[in-house]
Amino acid sequence: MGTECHHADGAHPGIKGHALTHALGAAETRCAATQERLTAPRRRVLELLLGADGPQKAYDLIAAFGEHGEPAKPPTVYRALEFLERLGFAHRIESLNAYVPCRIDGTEHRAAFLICDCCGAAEEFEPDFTAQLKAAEAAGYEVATITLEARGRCPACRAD
Amino acid sequence: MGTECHHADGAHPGIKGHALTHALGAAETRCAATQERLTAPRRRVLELLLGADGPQKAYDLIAAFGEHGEPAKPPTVYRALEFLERLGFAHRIESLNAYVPCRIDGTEHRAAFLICDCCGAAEEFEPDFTAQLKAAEAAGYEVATITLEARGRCPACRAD
DNA sequence: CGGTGAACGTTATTTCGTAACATGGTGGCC
DNA sequence: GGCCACCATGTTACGAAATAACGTTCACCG
Repeated sequence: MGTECHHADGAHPGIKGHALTHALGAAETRCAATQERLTAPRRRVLELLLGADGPQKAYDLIAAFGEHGEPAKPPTVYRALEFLERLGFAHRIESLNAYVPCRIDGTEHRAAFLICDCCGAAEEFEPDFTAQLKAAEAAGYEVATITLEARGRCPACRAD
Repeated sequence: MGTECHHADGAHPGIKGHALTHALGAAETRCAATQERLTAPRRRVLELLLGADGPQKAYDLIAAFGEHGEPAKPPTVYRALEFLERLGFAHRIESLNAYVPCRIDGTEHRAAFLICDCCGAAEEFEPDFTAQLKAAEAAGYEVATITLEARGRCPACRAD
């Protein structure tokens, strides 16, 4: 990361306390609506993602999982992440091998990220994929999911 | 991969013999033009990518590296891949942890792929990123690279 | 209750990628 | 030519990321 500037990782400070409780409650509600279960490990991983200041690696989550410092076993976290991705509560950022909580409302949307190579921030934005979907259709492909990752420098790091 | 249909991996058959020699020669020429060196391991990895029928994992290349079955050491191949990516001769597909040779002419372009979840084919296409670049600019980001990976089903697999 | 299926716990292993340092080749420069 | 600087490679070892496989627990439903 920071090869040129020295900001703390993550332009998105994690949410805490009240806001965090509220967000977890909202997730609970959305799960209940579709007969899905926000079990303890799933809830815990979502909590860690929401509270974090930037993209979290799986082993960051594994290390932070226990309330008193005991790490989780890898499958525990990977399974929770798989669930959270499936429900749209989290996204994997392939080029970082890391995860972020979904910052965009609505149960269904495509993922796109602006990633700062300098401070490590990853900002989700609502992408307009009409051009690419048209290209895919022209090629005869049936598209299920699209992910886009743009690497560059965030406003704060550009100012340096 | 093939969870639903049984095509051979890779809609793009690799190139052989004459065409392969020609492609390697062209790469050599492009390197010479920019004072870059297409050394033996770099050339060999490019040859393997061009000859393959689909995306190749790094350890596939490592295993296939030697002409007589002896594998390469990992850094040999990873360094060659890094070089090939830098010059635009190859692309990494993040969601597969795999590599493909660049199928689009021109020394500089952004990468976008249509990936078939069924047969494993990965088709490169020339993306129009104007919408996303506009969004990035609105957010104040300076974009260096963009990659897009669309997962779905290719025409052949849809026909099943 | 007892059965069914999803989720979890646990152990071990595989897959992927890189750090670190020694060696070798190439090209410039006096 | 001899020397040097630089880039690329060879090699060893290690660290990070992810999953396989299997047994157990738990909620729900008849």
